[in-house]
Amino acid sequence: MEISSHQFHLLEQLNEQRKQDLFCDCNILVEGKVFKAHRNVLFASSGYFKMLLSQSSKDTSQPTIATFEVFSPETFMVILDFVYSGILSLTGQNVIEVMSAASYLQMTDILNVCKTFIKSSLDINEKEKDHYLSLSAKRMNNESAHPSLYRSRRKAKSNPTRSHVIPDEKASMVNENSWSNYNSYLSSQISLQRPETQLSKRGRKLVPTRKRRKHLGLSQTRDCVQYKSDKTEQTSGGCNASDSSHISRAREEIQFDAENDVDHDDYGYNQEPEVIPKRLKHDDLPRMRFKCPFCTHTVKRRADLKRHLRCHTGERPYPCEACGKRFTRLEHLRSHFQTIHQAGKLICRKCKRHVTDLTGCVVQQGTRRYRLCHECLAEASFDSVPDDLDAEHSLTTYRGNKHSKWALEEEQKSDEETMEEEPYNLVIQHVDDDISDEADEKVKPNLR
DNA sequence: CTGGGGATGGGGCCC
DNA sequence: TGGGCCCCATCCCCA
Repeated sequence: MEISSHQFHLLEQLNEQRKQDLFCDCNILVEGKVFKAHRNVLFASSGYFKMLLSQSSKDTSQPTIATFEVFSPETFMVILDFVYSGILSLTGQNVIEVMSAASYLQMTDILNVCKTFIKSSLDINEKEKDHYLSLSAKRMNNESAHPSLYRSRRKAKSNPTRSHVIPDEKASMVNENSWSNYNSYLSSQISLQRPETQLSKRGRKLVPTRKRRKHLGLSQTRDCVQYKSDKTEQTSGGCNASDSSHISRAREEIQFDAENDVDHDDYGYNQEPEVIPKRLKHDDLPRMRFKCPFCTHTVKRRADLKRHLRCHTGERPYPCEACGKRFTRLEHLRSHFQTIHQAGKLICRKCKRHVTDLTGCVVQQGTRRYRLCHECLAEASFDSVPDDLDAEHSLTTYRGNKHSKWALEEEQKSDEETMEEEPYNLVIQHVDDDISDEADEKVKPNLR
């Protein structure tokens, strides 16, 4: 006969003991703040502590001390509270750091919850759906569904603090499965094979390219952080050495460990010397601090990590006023706008020769603009249409905060893309710096 | 089919 | 910390 309340009471008792510092045999020092806990609880909850404690001194008379500098005490408090209660207090502010810490501590349950939290927070499904809708808008008629997608996303942005209770069956969920779920959530059209694989409109792989060129010679196909979690399970549970793919993966994981070890050394995760797991030394590796919770990429600055995370979340906060295309960065939007919609390049699109205001003019094709020299222009049989500067008008219609006007932009985009879908009206617009500058000024506020 | 160029996206890093 | 610039890889289009 099973008494279901026993587990709860047991955990509750352990939590009480922790709070009253009863039988605590492990001190965790996080940025100077000491947390007391029980070795056996930590051992059972974290792959990191499992490894740490299994290799620590067998002398149980002295408390084990573990020191961390990679996450804040507040973050560890959230994690420790979860360990002792099963309740994870996630907020939009702490989820990234909690996820990163959970990744470091190899706590797959928390990782899964964080992924779900981020997923729901960003409403990625809706966003990706919208992404594809916008991309396919040139082929399909625009539907009224577009604007609401952005409204829902903005709504989701202000997520209140939520507590996640992890059910047992989910706690035992294999990490990879959760990732595949997450990936399927990310895309309904493109199957993702690896966690770090991301989406773009072309479905191309967006694995950080630099990593392959410079990043410690890591393999392009190396699996991500979740394999770090799995690794513990594999090593503890024993992996099939006869599987060559596992061997190569293990080799990659060793490399991964070495990479992480740099962090430890450089940033003083001064674990007790006797309890530091033996790892490879890579003293010549660059110093990295902020680790992406989605992949193995590490960056030096938090801002860079924030920027990097967009490639995982699919967030594209910078929409083009002219065509509705969205970008992850303002500079990309600006570059796109200048080249596509402002004929920023002083090059004849046809003959590729340099074009000045005197030797050529701007041709407008839908929302796209480019320059043609007079010779190429004469060859082309364009109907000269009075310059109504529709593009400029459309560009200046919606201003203000880029986030607050997403819904409007969607509606606007529908019209614009419908216009683009029509046979292009070629508008020959003579280059006029004043007009161009004026148009620029009208648009720039949105680009700032 | 292929190579070149344009467009796009991501990383490093300076300001 | 964000903005911005530079560099480079990748993908797509087109000749």
